[in-house]
Amino acid sequence: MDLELVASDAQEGKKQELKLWLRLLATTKLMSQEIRRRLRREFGATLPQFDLLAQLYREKDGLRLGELSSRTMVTNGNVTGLVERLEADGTIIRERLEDDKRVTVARLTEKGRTYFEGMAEAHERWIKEMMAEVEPTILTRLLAEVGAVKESAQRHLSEED
Amino acid sequence: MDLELVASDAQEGKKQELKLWLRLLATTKLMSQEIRRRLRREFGATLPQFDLLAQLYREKDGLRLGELSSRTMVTNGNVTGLVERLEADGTIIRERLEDDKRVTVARLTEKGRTYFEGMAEAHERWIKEMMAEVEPTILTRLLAEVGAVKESAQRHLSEED
DNA sequence: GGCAATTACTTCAGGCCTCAAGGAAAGTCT
DNA sequence: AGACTTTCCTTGAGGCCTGAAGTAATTGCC
Repeated sequence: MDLELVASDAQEGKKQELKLWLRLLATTKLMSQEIRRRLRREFGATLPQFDLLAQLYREKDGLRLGELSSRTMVTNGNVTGLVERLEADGTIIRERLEDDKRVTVARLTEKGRTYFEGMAEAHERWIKEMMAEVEPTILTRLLAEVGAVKESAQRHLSEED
Repeated sequence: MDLELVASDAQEGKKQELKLWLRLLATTKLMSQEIRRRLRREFGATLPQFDLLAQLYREKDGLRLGELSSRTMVTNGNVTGLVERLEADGTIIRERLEDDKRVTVARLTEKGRTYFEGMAEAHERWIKEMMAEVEPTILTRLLAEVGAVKESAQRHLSEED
């Protein structure tokens, strides 16, 4: 057994996954903390709220809470609270379906629509600003490569659903 | 003005930053939810706790709460609570410095050290498993590219500290 | 029809998270 | 020394987050 090979093997390719994971985590944490701060300061909103509104924005007829839950990757119980707070300040409305009284549909109000448009514009600007120093070609490549990581992860979850 | 060019321009290079951001967010969310679930099920721990313990593990003499706060990217107020809970179940201990009675140092207990080693081993295995389908060369390239995104973002925060 | 299983949402306990305000110790300035 | 400032941590309010248990409404099966 060649010690040099073992040694280089141990320091070179080893723990690449772990390092990448930690870096991904640190990067998104850094960026979302910044986005959070700005959303709060300039719009009095939170990131989960922004995320939820973004889903509703592209569905004029609204979405059921369950659908909202899976699209935002947030648990049902959590969606209930988010929707309650957003309804309280008039951004969205919630109504029971007549056909099936179990389901509740949430929809943006007119006020909510304008409100979201302002945030979305700023949000996109902030992201571009933060990624300003990354080459466009790298950006494109990253999009694909991160996609590969996501798909790999998706195939290795414990109990599928 | 060539409409076709405009059209392809609008769909090709546009919003790459936004798309990448959303994908990064979705990927880390997916993976950390899975890690969270497993840490909880198999060790009764949470991700922030694991993160905090990892910092203490490599510092035999412990760390001041402020240092812990900046390394884990968690606010001071939050560290207080995390440390309290971890101290309560005997994983770490907290003691005031004699020289400077403002500072508190947290350190792993012997029990905490063994406990963490078990988690760390499993954690690394899970990460590798989730990234199993990503080519090693891509992994290495991603590490550098994500690093570039992080550095760009770091240079574009609102008020520096 | 009647009853079990499923589906859609809500509630709750426990923990994470931030920001802002506060208390106490140490450092600084005159 | 005494007052001002800074540093380090804690507290508290408000919101996010999950998993588990609970309540209706609907569906499916006999």
